[in-house]
Amino acid sequence: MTMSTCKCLSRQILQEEARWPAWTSAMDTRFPPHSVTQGDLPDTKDGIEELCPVCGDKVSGYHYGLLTCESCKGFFKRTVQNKKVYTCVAERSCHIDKTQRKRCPYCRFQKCLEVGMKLEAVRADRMRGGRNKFGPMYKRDRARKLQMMRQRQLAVQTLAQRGQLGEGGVYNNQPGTSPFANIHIKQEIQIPQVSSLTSSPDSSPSPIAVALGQVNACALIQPASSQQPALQIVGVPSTQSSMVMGGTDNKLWSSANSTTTSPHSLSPKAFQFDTVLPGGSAPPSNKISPLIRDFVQGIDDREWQNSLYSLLQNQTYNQCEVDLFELMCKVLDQNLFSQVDWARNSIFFKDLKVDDQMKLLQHSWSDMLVLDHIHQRMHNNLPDETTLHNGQKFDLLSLGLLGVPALADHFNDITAKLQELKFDVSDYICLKFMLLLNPVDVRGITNRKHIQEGYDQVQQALLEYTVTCYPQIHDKFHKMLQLLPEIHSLATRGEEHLYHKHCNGGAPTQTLLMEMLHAKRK
DNA sequence: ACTCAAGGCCAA
DNA sequence: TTGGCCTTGAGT
Repeated sequence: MTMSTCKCLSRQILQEEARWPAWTSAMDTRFPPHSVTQGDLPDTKDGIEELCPVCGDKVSGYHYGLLTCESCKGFFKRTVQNKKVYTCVAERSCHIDKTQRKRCPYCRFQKCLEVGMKLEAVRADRMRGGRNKFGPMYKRDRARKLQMMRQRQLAVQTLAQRGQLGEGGVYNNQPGTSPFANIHIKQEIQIPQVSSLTSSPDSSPSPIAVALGQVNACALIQPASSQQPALQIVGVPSTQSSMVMGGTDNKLWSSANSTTTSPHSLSPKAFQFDTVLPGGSAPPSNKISPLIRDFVQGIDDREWQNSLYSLLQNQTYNQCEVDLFELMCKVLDQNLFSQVDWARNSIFFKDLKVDDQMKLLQHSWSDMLVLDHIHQRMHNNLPDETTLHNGQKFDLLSLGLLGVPALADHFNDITAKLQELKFDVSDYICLKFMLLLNPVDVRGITNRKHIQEGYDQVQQALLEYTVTCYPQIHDKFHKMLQLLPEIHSLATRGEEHLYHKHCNGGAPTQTLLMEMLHAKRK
C-alpha cells in the first residue's frame, strides 16, 4: 500500500458509521473483508454463508472463538496443544489462502491469532465434548448475523423495487465483492472484533455497555481475580513497577483445570491496575459540571487496557524474539485508532466535517498520545515495563516517549508537575479536549467557530472545576495549561524520531501512525 | 433427544 | 503434517 492509499485510512475511520469503540484492532487486519463479503445469498441451514477469515476456505462452524474452516481449526488446535514454534523463511507476511496455507505455518498461525482465534479455547486437559464459555457468544454472533442478513435482504428488496440495483449502482463500487456486501459491512466486521478483544465475551459487557454504564473511570477497573492473572503487576505499582505477561512458564495453561470451566486464564480482566486516584477521594459530583461528568463517563480505560493486553499477547505468543521497536509502533498505532475512535464519538468534534476532523487529529494526535500515557500511568498505575510471553522485556514507558528514551526526563518532569497540581481524571479529559479542539494552530479549518465554541466551553468548565474543587491549589488551571506546550514539544520530538525511523525503513509502513506522521509534513 | 464445538483418528 | 470425518458430552 502506498502512502496515498494509506491517506484514506483516517478518513475511512472517521466516516465509519458504526460506533463500537473496539475497532482499535482494525489495524491488524483482524477481520479482512473476505470474511464478511460473500458472493451469493446464504445457503446454509442457518442462512449464514461465510469463508474462513484465515484462509478463505469453507467455514465448518465456530472453532476457538469464531467461524473457521475445518483445516484451520485442526491447525490451530495442533499448534497450541503441541506448543509448536514455527519460523518464517520469508518476511513474516506470507499471504495465506486455501491453496497456500500449508506453505508457511508461522504466518498461518499469526493470522489465526490476528483474526481472533482464542488460545484459551484449546483445552489444557484435552477433555472432549461438552460446552465452553464461548457458547453464548457464538449464539449471539449467529443471531446478529441473521439479523444482518434480514436487513440486507430487506435493503436489497427495497432498492430492487426502486430500480436502483443496476450496473454501476450504489453497490457496485467494490470490485470482487457481492452486490449486498457493502450494506452493514462494518457492523458485521465489528462483532467478532469486540469479542476478540474481550477474551471472555460472556462475562464482559460490550464496550458500549461499559462506556454507558460506567460511573467513573475507576469503577471500570475490575477487582483482582482469584485466578492466576495472565498479566500481573509485579511488586509495588509505581513509576518503577513492572508487570509480567504469562509468567515464567507457559501460563497458557495456568488455570490448571479444564478451560471449559475456567477459560479466564488469559482474560484481560486479570489486567490488574491500581485504581487509587492521587489526592484521595474525588470531588463531590454535584460540584462538577455536566459537561465534565459526561467527559469522564466517556472514558473507557478498560478498552485501552484490553487492547494493549490483546496486542502484546498476540504479537508475542509463539515468538522467540520480536522487534521491540516494531511492537511499540504497533501499540502506538492501536492507541491511535482508539484515539480517533474516541474523538469521532465526542461532543463538538463529531459535528464537524471529516476534513476538519482530520486536520484537528493530524495536529493533536501525538500530544494526545503523550497525555493519554501520562493519564494511564498516573491514574491507572500503568507500569513502565512488562515481560512479554516470550520473556522479552517491553518498555511501556517508551509509548509515552514515542520511542525516544532521551525524553524520559522531560516526561517525568511534566508528570511530576502534574502530580504536584493533583492532576485528576477530569483535568486529563478536559486537557485532551483542549488539545483536540485547537482553534488557533490548525490551518485550513472551515468551521473554526464551532471548534472555538467547543474549546471555550471546555476551558470554562475546567476553570470552574479547578477553582471549585481545588481551591487549595493556587492557579491550578493556568499552571496546567502551561504544561500543554511542554507536552507538545515532547510529542513533536517524538514525531520527528518516528518519522526519521520510518524514512530509514525502521518502522512499519501502512499504518495510521505513519499516515499521521506524513500528513503533518505535507 | 438433540445440538454443536471441543478433541481424536488416520489416510494421504 | 494436514485435513476430513468421527466421538464425546455439557447445555438446551
